[in-house]
Amino acid sequence: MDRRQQKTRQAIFHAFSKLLETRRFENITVQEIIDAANIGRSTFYAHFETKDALLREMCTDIFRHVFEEHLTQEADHDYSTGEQRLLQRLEHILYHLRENQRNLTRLLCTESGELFMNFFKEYLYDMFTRYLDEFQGDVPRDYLLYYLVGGFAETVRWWVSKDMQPSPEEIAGYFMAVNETHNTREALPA
Amino acid sequence: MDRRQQKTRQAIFHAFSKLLETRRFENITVQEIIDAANIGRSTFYAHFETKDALLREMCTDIFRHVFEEHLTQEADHDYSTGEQRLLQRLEHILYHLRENQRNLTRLLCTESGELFMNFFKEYLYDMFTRYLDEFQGDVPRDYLLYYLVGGFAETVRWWVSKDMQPSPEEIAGYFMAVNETHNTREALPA
DNA sequence: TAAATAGCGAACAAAGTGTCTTATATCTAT
DNA sequence: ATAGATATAAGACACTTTGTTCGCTATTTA
Repeated sequence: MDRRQQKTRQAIFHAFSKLLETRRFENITVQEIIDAANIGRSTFYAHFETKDALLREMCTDIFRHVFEEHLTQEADHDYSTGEQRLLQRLEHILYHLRENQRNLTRLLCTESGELFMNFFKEYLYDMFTRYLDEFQGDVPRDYLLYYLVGGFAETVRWWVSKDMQPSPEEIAGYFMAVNETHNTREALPA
Repeated sequence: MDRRQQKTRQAIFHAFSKLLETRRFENITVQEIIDAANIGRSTFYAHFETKDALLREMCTDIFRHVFEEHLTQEADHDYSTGEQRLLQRLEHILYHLRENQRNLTRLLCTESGELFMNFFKEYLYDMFTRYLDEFQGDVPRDYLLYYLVGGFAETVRWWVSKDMQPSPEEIAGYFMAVNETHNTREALPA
């Protein structure tokens, strides 16, 4: 990839990220991003079709790291119970999230956060699906998935509201604690 | 209140509601609302300062009914356990939500839904706060609140995705089931 | 070093915003 | 029923934003 493209792309991401600190997504104009990134108008449109596309790519970038790198981690160890495996996985996700603390705080806590959360939830849904594939319980399986996704997403929001001060282990522990029931009983395969 | 105002207001709400069926909030223009409601431009601005204010008032309208009427209900009965009281309360909320099924489906399931959900969560947070005032557990109290709010909000989203076919009792039951642990143990005061 | 390509900057039409004014229609209270 | 109050219509307005296009320049890659 051309170095010029890389630089421009980074400049746009950076400018966008900084703007999100103070303003909500909907009220940020393409013009402002262009000015902040110090690029030409046509250059922006050469990179991104719309402002929405920019957000989408930014989210994808972040989440690819957060959720993907973990696949290797998983192969390394072999935990006895599903509960332990999930715990490890959640911790890793939280670690990666914290690496993106600056962006995350902006994306989650501004009013633009909802768009971001939707992306996040999609990834979470996939993940939990894989961890609950042998589930047989007294509530519908897809209901439990929705519920867990919502609970964990809100867990992260809470964490961010605490400036991510508690450790990922602590947070993951909290989440497992409030889910004791179906974790230990029947939700998670061994 | 002047009949003309009422009619105009309703026309705007109706038009807005219909537009939300197909498009996401951010992409709907004031002009479109004006055209759909068949009113004059200045008339819209006489009623609402911005598009955001319109959404806010619409949400407030809906939630006032959903959460408020319940206060009387509560006084009527006197349930022995906190768990039962919460169950009843959740059921009532779900009933009222279903009364607004048309609007809700649009607001929750379109991409505009996140804005709406934030309003919903604020109300939920207040409600759960009242039900957990004597809580003493192994996770921070406000964390549990966040978690429950997220879980219940997602529960409703799931319900809507099922066309609100399951009964409110069923839904409330599911929610209580996945929360068995802290409901029966220590979260809820008797 | 040459050919390809990314960026600049200006201009553009189109669409949307929010405000204001004047005239008309409709309400409410007497 | 009428008079005064007020909501609405309709149009104009300056302004902002958008997305596209063009010719020119600077940079990169092979």
